[in-house]
Amino acid sequence: MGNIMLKSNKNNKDKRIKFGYGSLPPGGVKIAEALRTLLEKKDFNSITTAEIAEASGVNEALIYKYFGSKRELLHSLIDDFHREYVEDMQLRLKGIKGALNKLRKLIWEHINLYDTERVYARVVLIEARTHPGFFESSTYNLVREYTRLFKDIINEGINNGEIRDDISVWSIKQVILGAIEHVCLPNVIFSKKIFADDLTEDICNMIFYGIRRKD
Amino acid sequence: MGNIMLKSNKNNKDKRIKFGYGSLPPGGVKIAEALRTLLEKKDFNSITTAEIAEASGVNEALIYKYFGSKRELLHSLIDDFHREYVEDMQLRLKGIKGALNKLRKLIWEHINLYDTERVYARVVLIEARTHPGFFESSTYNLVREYTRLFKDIINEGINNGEIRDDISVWSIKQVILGAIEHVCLPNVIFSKKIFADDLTEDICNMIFYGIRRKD
Amino acid sequence: MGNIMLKSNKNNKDKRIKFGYGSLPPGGVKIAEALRTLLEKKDFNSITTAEIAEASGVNEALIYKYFGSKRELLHSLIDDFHREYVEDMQLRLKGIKGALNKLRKLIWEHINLYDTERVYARVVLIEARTHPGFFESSTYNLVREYTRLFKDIINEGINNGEIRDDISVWSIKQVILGAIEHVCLPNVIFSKKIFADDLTEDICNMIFYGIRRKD
Amino acid sequence: MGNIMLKSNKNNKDKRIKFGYGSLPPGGVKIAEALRTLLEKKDFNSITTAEIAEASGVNEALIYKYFGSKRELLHSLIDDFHREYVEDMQLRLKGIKGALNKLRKLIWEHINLYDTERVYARVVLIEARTHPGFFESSTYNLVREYTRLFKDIINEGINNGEIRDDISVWSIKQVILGAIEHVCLPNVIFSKKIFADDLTEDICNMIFYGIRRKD
DNA sequence: CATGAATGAGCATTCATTCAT
DNA sequence: TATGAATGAATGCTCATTCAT
Repeated sequence: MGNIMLKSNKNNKDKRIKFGYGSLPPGGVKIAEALRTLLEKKDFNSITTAEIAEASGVNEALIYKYFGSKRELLHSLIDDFHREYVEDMQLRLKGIKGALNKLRKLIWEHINLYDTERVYARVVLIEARTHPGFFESSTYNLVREYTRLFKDIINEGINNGEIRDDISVWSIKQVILGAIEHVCLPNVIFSKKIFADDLTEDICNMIFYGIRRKD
Repeated sequence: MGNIMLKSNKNNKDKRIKFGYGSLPPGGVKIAEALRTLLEKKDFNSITTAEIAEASGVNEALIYKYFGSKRELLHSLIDDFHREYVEDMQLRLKGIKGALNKLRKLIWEHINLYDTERVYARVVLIEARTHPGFFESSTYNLVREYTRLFKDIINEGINNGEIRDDISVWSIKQVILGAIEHVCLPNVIFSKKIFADDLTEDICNMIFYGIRRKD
Repeated sequence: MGNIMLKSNKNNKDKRIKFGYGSLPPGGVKIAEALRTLLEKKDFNSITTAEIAEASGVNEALIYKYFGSKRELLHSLIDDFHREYVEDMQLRLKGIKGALNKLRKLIWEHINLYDTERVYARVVLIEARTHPGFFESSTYNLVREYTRLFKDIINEGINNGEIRDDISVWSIKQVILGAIEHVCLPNVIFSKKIFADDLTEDICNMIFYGIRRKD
Repeated sequence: MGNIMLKSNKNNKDKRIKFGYGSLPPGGVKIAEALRTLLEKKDFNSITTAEIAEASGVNEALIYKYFGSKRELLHSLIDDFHREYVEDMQLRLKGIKGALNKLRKLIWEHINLYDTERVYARVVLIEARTHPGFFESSTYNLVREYTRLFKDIINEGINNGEIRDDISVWSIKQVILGAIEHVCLPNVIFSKKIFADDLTEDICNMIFYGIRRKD
């Protein structure tokens, strides 16, 4: 398991806008950025539209012009980020040989994401899912798209003999994602560093042993 | 994982209410009990004073007479419970020989508490500390009192040679409490059972190995 | 048909509270009265809660304490008035002999009500029913209770031979109420005097001729 | 009651749109048409400028370029329609002999208008006049122009001895227009068919009897 | 001629809190 | 000890309207 460390992890040195706000007009971008910034300090429910408007220097009504509602703004934020992440991931998996290796890479990236993108992590892990209707949201659809990546690789592993074929793909995916969340959540909540290398090691040790085809 | 169902720790001989509400007048007790019950179903922020008043059958204004504010009522709840718990704990440690054995007992009780007192666990682990000013609250003072128990035992271990003397007491205590929270929090959040026996075993295995004096 | 006349009909000389506001606390009464007054000048939808609060000299929130919502406040107003009216009516019918005579009395009172209680008339005839959900409201239940009065008398007439028995009670009631509304509505909208005597005469002439048993 | 379906009064030789929108640029026409269409389904107050813009496929701001305000757009709609109607009417009266015959024709056309142009009828009868300032509007000026038609014919009748000269022209006009509105309004409100032939008959029977010069 | 962007003022409603009794 | 009455300050959200381009 990862070690506990107390220093905060603000190692973002690049100034690229983390969430790529599609083709929004300036006001829209400012709104999204404002929420993102506010989310670093307090949770979504206690951020008011008035605050978002003030922080972004635009009128409150503009939030509704561009995003429809406060919650849709949140989802828009996550979706944009998520979409970009999933696309990236497909590229980052290129050139990796073997399903288990790909899986390891995927796990590392996932954990690392939680480490480097705290706002995203907290929102996805806590805020979004506590809200009824999350599982009908577009955000959840993106989550499903992402899990397809997992399933594809697991299937690849089953087909080429790396992974045993007597456990359902769904179960394997669930166990992996469950494990990742389980180990990351406390650190996300307590704002502690997550050591992606160590955690990936631990999780792969445990799970790969169980799913690897023995024959 | 182990699956032994632990008996609940309600060994109070009398049928005194769970949280022992000091010397509150009847109205105050009803208010505190009402909040406690409500906390089983929803989080503190979404419980209104009107709800509390209705559930307790008293007037809303009485909450302010007795507790000053909604949040102070919450803290009062936790404090009472906490105080009782700390007192109990001192008794339960009687007759146990060896600092490490006492520590193990303390760890088990702490984990078991999180398992059996979900309301308390959720409030302490999540709600209370997300609020600015928590660290100035009386509740936090009680937390400090509780940690003194830990420190006393650790010191005892150092003095009698069970525990190495080259790690600070504070660090040891931090690691232990951090570990406990770390393993309990996800289960508290996702409302899953916490297996105190197994978790105590795991934590002690890991930590005692590191802190035991090898001489 | 009634004649058209332009002078306004503010002949309320008694200062009794027209709507009897049950046992509401002073604030509640003031709110209800304020809305009633405002309704004399503008329609319900364009009256804001802020206006009601200001007019009644109380806080906006009190509207919600006592009535739950702006619309429920409106319904409460109508209901109270309606209830009183229906009770009154039962008394006023005492001592009248013959179903047709009672019917005539009921028609006259109904028309006269629309003449003397313009706010009530406009709300009931226009505002309330344009709102979806009106037919599920408590107000509509009172309307049904009122129509039972009609039906009872019609039945009485059928039983004692005054009224033919080959038209359904429901149809007769519908025709009468339809006629009353039909003749009163324009005058309510245009704030013109309604001559209850003449209109009652006209309606009874037409309808009684058709429903009277010829045998 | 009669039930002759009256042919619609669309005798415009060209396929020019119903409301002839003066010399408006294309955008203006689209806006006016959009509002007209929307008015068929909901009342003016609950139609938003955003809806109008969307329905007309133009930008919201254009409404203000062309019409100044939402309400002026409404008035512009009515005015255009009204103007055309008054012009038409003058032609339709050609060749009719006798003031009372002309009056009858005018009454029939007016009632028929309310039957065939429901949007116009509802707006003129209900929406426009509930708004303060209606009587200062250009729309009201058109109404006055229209009533001059009435007065001219009444005067003609007085001069040629058809109509008694001891009732003021104004009163006669008022009574006639009042009667028309009186009988049409409920049907407009309840969206029921208006039988122009029958209603014209009834109104003329009643009023002509009273105003005809007995010699 | 037309638009994208932005806004001020207001909306019904909520809620922790206060105060006179 | 307890309460009924009342409220200030928001809250998420809407909409007619303006303005620079």
